[in-house]
Amino acid sequence: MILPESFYTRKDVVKIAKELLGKVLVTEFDNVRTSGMIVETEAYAGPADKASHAYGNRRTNRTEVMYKKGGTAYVYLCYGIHHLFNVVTNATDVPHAILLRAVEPLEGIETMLLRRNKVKLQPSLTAGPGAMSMALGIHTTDSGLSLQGPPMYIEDRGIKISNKDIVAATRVGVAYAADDALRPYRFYIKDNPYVSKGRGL
DNA sequence: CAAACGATTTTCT
DNA sequence: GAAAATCGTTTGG
Repeated sequence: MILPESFYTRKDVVKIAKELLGKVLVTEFDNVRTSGMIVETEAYAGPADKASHAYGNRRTNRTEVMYKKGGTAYVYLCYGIHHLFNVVTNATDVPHAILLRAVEPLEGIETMLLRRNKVKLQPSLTAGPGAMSMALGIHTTDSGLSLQGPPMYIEDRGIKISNKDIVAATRVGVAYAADDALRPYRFYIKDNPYVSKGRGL
């Protein structure tokens, strides 16, 4: 089933980030269905989080989407090259978001390989936020879309991830955020080969 | 209006 | 393991 809006509008962004593990991200662009199981996420707790674009309730054209209600897609271009896909959570005017960093490919693998210019399925196809977005065909023009149905949504297919297989860690690439960089806001599935290693290290 | 920077990936050594 | 690529957004004058 497609996750209802009530899943996203809850207030605990960290908890939602953890619960997203094992859910299935589906996109239906170009008349092709591509999907993958979410294996890595990062929470960005809005105003109180120095690592967030919306730190201190900063409100600009770019971050505007984060102030929408939960269940909205926020896509942002990083380093001029990479599209990063986030899910907005919480109520309207509360800029919380969850960055989806990696998925395990399920459907439309052929299409994903094509988009990534690869011929063989390997973890690097979707391990990492930029790579994942490219494989699923996510573009910055898709920012602001609702996740309640096609062309983009997240499904619960009954996959259960037990607590002992969930690892909490610090976020990647946010060293500039000082003390907030130390928060354990990153979650990933233990021993899953599609989890990004972060910065290719 | 101009300058600096980044929630990364890829490629070369 | 290190460095470059590359451009929209943000910040300062």
